[in-house]
Amino acid sequence: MPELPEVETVRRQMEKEVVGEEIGKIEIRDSMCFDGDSEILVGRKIEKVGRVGKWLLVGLSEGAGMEVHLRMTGRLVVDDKYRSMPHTRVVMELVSGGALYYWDTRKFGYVRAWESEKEMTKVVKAKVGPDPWEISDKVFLGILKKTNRKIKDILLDQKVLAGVGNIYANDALWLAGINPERSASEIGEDEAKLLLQSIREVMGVGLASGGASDNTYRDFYGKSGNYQNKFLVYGRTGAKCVRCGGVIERIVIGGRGTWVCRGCQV
DNA sequence: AGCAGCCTGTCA
DNA sequence: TGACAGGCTGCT
Repeated sequence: MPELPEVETVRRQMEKEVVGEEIGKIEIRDSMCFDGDSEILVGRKIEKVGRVGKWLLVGLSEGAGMEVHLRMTGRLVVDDKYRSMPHTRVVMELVSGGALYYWDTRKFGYVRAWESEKEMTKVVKAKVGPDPWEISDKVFLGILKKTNRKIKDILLDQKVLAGVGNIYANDALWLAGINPERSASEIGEDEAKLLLQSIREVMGVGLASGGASDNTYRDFYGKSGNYQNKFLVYGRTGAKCVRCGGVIERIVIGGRGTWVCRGCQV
């Protein structure tokens, strides 16, 4: 679900709407979706809303922190209709009115309370590499050269690039004309450069579209994005490739659905 | 490095 | 009924 563009969309909206608000009572409806001591959050003000890869990292007063990961089906919303929705797992009241709702059907995602924002950031940063905009062509190529894993597997590895998920990995590989099954070490300098540029391009379009709501993603206001109408290959089994007229095929790489046009992804 | 597992819902 | 779903973790 939420990949970098979706999480960044939520981050920007949340920053705009609730910075300065104080968190009141917290209701944990399903303990699977909450980790740590919820008392840490109570009475704390929301000071900043950051993002590291697909992790949302909220800075609170007195140096505390709140980590949110949406995983596959999570939503972090302010829309009060979520108070009575079936899969709302955590309700965090805001003292001035309203609440933050964590909603998640599959319960893979979570909200986690941290005494120390510093520690939270350190721990999360240790799990991921740079954003696609933070890495140079040269460093990216260097990583690819060192492994024989399939290029698509590498794109999904959060230690290599933070924030790339299945949708944007598939679409970026198509845009770059690279077959997802190829060994990363065989990607040439020009191709690596084009691939990195393609990742930035598709994620840029995703962000400008408010994210992809193919399935369950919703933004901070509970609204859908539009990138699902712009998928290049993701999920388009049997559709015609707009570049070469070939047929888009579904294969599996690393247990994940993978879409490829064999006509123009070589 | 690769793969099951986490959990619930939808679609073929 | 079985396959599959935007992700990560922990185990082999």
